[in-house]
Amino acid sequence: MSNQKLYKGSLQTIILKLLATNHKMYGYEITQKVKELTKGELQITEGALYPALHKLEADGLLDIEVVKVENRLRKYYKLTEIGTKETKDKLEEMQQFLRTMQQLVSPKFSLE
Amino acid sequence: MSNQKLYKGSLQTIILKLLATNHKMYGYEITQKVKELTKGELQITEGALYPALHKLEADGLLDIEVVKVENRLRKYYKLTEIGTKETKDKLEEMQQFLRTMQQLVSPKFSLE
DNA sequence: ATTTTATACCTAAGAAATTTAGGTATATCT
DNA sequence: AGATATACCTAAATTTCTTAGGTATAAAAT
Repeated sequence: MSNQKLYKGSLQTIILKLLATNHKMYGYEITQKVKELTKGELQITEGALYPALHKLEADGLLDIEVVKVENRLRKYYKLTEIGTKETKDKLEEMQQFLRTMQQLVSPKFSLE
Repeated sequence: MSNQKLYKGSLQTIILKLLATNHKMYGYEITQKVKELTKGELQITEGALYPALHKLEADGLLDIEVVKVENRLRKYYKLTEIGTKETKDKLEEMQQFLRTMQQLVSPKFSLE
């Protein structure tokens, strides 16, 4: 990944969107799902993921459910009611950002 | 601007793209052009812009030409040869990022 | 049998990019 | 005269992430 830095600022939105789609996920699962969906293009590091999850929970956007599976702990996260609203807002902001960015870098503004 | 943080990491690419399109621009002009192109959606702050320009110049991607216009200084920046190549690479990375991000947040992966 | 890989969680120091909040100076508009 | 626009700049603080660790169990490979 040479362009990882472009993803700066979008991690929260990605997490929230995945939880809106999959209802309930645990941290490790999120890293794998993102890798799968993006065909390896985006690798979420655990050093970024876990603090982000903790912050979203502290802000009241996520709830936790701890489950023991095959003698290992899993912390399942899901959206709270507030989290669902925030997800909607953040997805709209993301779409707006993507449109604006697309327009800014689109070749039609180039002299080539 | 509530989603300014999404633009984190894309400033260099935006600057390079503008210089590829307009051939020669000065700092203040860049801030105004971006505001205009994005209809106010993105406001580049000078505290971000000038250090970024200085870095791109230090890295050999930009050349400077200082001009006095109406008793005020203007520092015109333009792409070097290396800068033109880098711009191409960065624009491809940006397009890849936008595709990936679009796919990640597209509604078709939602349960709604 | 032991080492590696995968699963599953975590934190803390450092780096990078930006925001915030200043500063200087000239020209124009009110 | 004072505000706004033009035009440059820097530095401290903040945010977000990377890097580089740490713990522990299970499965696969050597």
